[in-house]
Amino acid sequence: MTKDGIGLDRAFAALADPVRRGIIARLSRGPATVNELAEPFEISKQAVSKHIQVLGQAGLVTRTRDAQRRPVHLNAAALESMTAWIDRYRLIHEEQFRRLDALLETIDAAVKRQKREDEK
Amino acid sequence: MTKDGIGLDRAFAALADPVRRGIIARLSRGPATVNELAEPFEISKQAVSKHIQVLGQAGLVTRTRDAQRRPVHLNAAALESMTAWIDRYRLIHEEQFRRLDALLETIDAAVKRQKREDEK
DNA sequence: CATATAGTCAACCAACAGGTTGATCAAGGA
DNA sequence: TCCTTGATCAACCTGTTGGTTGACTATATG
Repeated sequence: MTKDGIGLDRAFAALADPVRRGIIARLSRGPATVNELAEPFEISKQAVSKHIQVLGQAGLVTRTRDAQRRPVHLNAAALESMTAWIDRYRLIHEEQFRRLDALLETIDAAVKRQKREDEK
Repeated sequence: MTKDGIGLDRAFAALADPVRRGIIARLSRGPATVNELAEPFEISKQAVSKHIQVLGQAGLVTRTRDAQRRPVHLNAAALESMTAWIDRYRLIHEEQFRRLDALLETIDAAVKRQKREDEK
């Protein structure tokens, strides 16, 4: 399958930066060039270029070519593999809770039964 | 609501490390002590303790007290806020795709109509 | 009290991340 | 061909991360 450990390392690390999250947010509306992506931020174009490289190595974005422009595209599949990882353990955790609740109810019922026995 | 930018910074950074993901995976099955969490890894207990602090500052885990033990508990709500962020932009991206498809179909239909006109 | 168990604190270190500036490359347009 | 635009490469600096070891705190138990 797609995502090994290193892939997840890179993907989560990529989204740990607010500039890169901003880039992803912008790209969700459609492809954009480096200059367009750099515009909202108060950092150099080179810095933005580096951020895009980080996103690229994490598999979150891809590049195409259009004359001297190099548009950046979002790769939603990578986002999906991240939510897949998180949701897996979220669901296991929920299931544990459900079982704990069931156990407590069982104990509660046993206590009540015992009480009725005692009152006889 | 709960998660500001810094919260997301910390949460994503926390999951960027395989040891910390391993800890989260373990905790999804239920609370555990530092020693239990450290056991599968070939690093010092102090290092694991640090990882747990990082997870704590990210809001992903909480601590309780049980005699000299300090069990660690998963906080699933923090995981949820991460998937919420990701899914938001995943869905916007999907919607953009849907609209693009619709546009292409419209163009296609127009071309065919034009063709019929020409053939009259 | 003395000792074992569970965990944290502190100092240190190597590697990496995110930023800068200056030079360079690549593709149009005059 | 020369110039402009779009973007990357390279060198460098600084702060942060993830790891180490050694000392310390806190709770239970002989």
